[in-house]
Amino acid sequence: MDQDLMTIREMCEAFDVTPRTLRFYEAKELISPFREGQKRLYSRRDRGRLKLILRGKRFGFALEEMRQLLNLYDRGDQKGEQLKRTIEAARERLAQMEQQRDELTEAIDELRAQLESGAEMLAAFRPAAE
Amino acid sequence: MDQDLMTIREMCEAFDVTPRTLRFYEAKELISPFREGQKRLYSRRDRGRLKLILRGKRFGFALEEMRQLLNLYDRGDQKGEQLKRTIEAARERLAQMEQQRDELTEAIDELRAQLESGAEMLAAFRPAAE
DNA sequence: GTCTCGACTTACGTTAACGTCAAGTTTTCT
DNA sequence: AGAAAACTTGACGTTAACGTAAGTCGAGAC
Repeated sequence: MDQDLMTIREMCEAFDVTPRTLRFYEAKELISPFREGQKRLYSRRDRGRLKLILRGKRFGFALEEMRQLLNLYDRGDQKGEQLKRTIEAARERLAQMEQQRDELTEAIDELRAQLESGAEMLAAFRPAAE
Repeated sequence: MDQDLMTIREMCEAFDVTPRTLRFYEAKELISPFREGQKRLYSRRDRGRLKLILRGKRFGFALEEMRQLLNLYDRGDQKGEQLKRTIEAARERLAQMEQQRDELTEAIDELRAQLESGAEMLAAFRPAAE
């Protein structure tokens, strides 16, 4: 790792993503590496952002949402309103995730019930008979 | 409801789906209503299948999966192998759903932790600093 | 000089489950 | 009969996050 700049290949290995992904994120303005001639060079800042993006993905944030959050952050306002918005967004996402989980849990229970009632599973998959 | 046959509109109201959806399912060979001239007429059997399809969707089955399950069922073999396969498919789906839920639960806990640690939320969204 | 390697750009392909016209036909109402 | 309703069949549009192929280019290796 030269003076803290990395090539696209190094980035891919470090974060386990494909070059396509990095270029895609760049096209979506989530990251903006330097150029040395044609080649992309990723700075520490880029790595920080990518890390956040990937973390956001684990939380189920869409790329567009992450872009907005990162931009909010960048605009400074470190100690004020913007931060609240970030937290607010996270809170909303959390609520969504919980609801999603609850719905899933319901479906699981239903399906499990069908299965546990043994032959009654058939009933679940039997078109109404005469 | 004439002699147990329903028009597309009646079906839509009964099951709360759009005509497009019914035609789409037909194109995908999930349902096959009769024709009276041009018009589709849905029988009891069609309604049964549609009901199963919608139920399957709640369980997270893809339409293609439901088509296969329905076909398996139709092939008769009521008391034999085919049924086991249906149950098998359901069991697999259940496992998938549980895993999905667990992953979601993990992400929720992580995110909640970030939020609960108050200002540390910032850390989560802060690019690595000097 | 030429080969090869990695990186680059451009742009179409993928998947699911329909939505949304557009345009034609048929049925129903008046 | 004539218009409005309801039905029909295409067929393209949508969304997300990349995959994949095609063709180009500069830098070393030989």
